[in-house]
Amino acid sequence: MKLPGLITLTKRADFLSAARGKRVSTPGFTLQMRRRGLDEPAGIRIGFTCSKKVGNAVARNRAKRRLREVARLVLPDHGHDTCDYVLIGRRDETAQRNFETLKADLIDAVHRIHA
RNA sequence: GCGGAUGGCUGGAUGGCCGCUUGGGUGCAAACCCGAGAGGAAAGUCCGGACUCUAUGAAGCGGCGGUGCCGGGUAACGCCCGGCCGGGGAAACCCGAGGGAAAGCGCCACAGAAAUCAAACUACCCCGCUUGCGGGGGAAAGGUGAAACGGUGGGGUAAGAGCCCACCGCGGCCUUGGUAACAAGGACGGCACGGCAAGCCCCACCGAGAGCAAUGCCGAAUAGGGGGUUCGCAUGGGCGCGCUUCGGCCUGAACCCCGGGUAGGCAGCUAGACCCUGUUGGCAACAGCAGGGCCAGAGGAAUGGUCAUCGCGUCUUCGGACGUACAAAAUCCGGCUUACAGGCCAUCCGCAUUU
Repeated sequence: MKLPGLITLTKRADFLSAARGKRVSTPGFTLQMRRRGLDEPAGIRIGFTCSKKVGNAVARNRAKRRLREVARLVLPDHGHDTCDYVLIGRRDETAQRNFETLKADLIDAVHRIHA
């Protein structure tokens, strides 16, 4: 599905290279970031990871949707161009944490990862 | 009303703001408008099919795997319905891998004298010698065990034994009822035939394999081959368990054509053994007919995020607080199994009560 102003990651290789980049943890999620090379196309790219550790299929879906919603509201304004971001869900916390707090967490995390 | 049995349904509601997938419409386009958008189990992936591909189709014999009371339903099933038999329950009702042990092999722990083919530990009876042994009778009593060579009563006897009799059980036979499993009755036999087939086995019936990441089409790169038509189908080699018989096909030759098929894209992909209502047949599962309906199609994967109000449950200092099941389509159907907060309905059984 598309998110306005963002490009969704689809390749396993993109996720793996983002995992080798910088990372910032918050109570609700972990943020990973990789700055792409100059020869690659421009744009902010985003991916989501909710493994079996998050819970069953229903819990993983809910965590992924909240992360996607928070990314949709925050990243087009606060994300940096030519960067890949990956949001990793946590068990229980991602689904239960207050939504406004989760948004503030992401804005803070983006600032910290580029500091 | 209380306790219980069985079958089925449901599994939050409304509104605001911001989004996603998809069908249709308008528009040059941007976009806007109108619809549709998780489950009873979508789950486990345990059975059965549809569909697709593979150079194999029929018959016989064999092998391997599965199923296993009887009848019916179904596209099919290991599923469902009705019945039979055995067991449990006071009853409604529930449970059962429930073919064959006189085709054969094997096993039956411990205990016990003895575990299937013969026998005899204690005890019993008779005789002999004699105070404990020898010979014989018999298998009724005791004890062991999951199971002990029919059971109970009577006659009989030295003591006993189907040795004889009655009833019950068992066995094959006959009659009747039933499509059948089986049941009821009759005369006869005279006890002979223990259990395990979820150890091997025998019998009957069924069965190719791989799977939508199947498969087809469009197509960057790399390597060199790939495709079509016709002829032949003679020999050899081979082809979906083995052998035999019959048949088919591939490998062959000639001619013609040119891209190749991985990343990616498109198709397959949702109208179906479909759903609802009525009616007919049937005890039922189910089937027929008539009318109406369209009901998810994603592809790192939409079906949502957030705020508020209400409902329900628990607690409460009466302000409120907390909780609100299990579990999310992935080619599609029919089942089975397992998970599930709470709520609702129907039928039946027992007890209590009542005008």
